[in-house]
Amino acid sequence: MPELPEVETIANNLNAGNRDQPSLIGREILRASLIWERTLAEPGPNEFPERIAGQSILSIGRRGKFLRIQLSTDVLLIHLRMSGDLRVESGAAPIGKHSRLILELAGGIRLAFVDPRKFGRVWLTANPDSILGGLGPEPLDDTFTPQALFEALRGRRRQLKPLLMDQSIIAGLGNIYTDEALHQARLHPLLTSQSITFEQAERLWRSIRSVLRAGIQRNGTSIDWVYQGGDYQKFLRVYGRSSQPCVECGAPIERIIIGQRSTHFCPYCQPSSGYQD
DNA sequence: ACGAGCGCCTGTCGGC
DNA sequence: TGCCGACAGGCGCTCG
Repeated sequence: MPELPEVETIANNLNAGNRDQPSLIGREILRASLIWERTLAEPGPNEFPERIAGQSILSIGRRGKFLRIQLSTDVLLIHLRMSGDLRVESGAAPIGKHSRLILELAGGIRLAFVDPRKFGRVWLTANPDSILGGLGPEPLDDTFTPQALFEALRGRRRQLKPLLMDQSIIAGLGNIYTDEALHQARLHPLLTSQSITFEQAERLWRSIRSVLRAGIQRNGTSIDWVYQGGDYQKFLRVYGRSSQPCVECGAPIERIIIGQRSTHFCPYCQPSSGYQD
């Protein structure tokens, strides 16, 4: 499911609460039950429940596509991968079919990690940098500048699309927002990073921030049963629109496979000239 | 240093 | 109705 805007939305809801769910801030974790063992990356399945019980939730944030939950002594990191989600439920509700980890909280509620495809992972650690250390800059931070992006592109010889999805280059972009950013920047996904001029990099920088901000504003993208609550899917210009007319020029959107991921672009607005460079 | 291929998993959808 | 392949907001691992 989730890219940066969806993870940000989930973090905001857990923090502040909303109409359907209370805030988790300040709640003690009473008990943990691990339903699918491989969901837990660290520590072992025996240590995890003992160590997390009794800790309280102090703050909830995001780094890249990771949720970062600061507890009394440790940090809980959650990566939702393709189909993960977090639900705040009544402690009396039946356990859902796809729940992989349950944290029972004070006040008769619980936090359920729901993940049909079982790709998601959870870490409980005193040293989150050991897991987050390889991530590139946050694209919405001030430290991420056009110059920084230009240098990252120039320093490699790589197709734009897989480079933008590489979390060590920029943290948070996934398949949807990468395709949308490249379209807005009018750059073909197969262009070689080294061939990009400073002006093009600046355009790409602007587009990346623009699509991520718009996604957050719309509470993320909800395109199927996996993630609900967002409506940025109404504003997508290329993703999932293959053979439909480009909103800019009317040419049919093309779909190709790059790095095993489906890639959507407008062959007219995003010319391929120069991708041998 | 890079790209391609595959594994990890379950669910949905369209075609026959 | 049932079966079968294609496909899905991710990432880590091999192998050239």
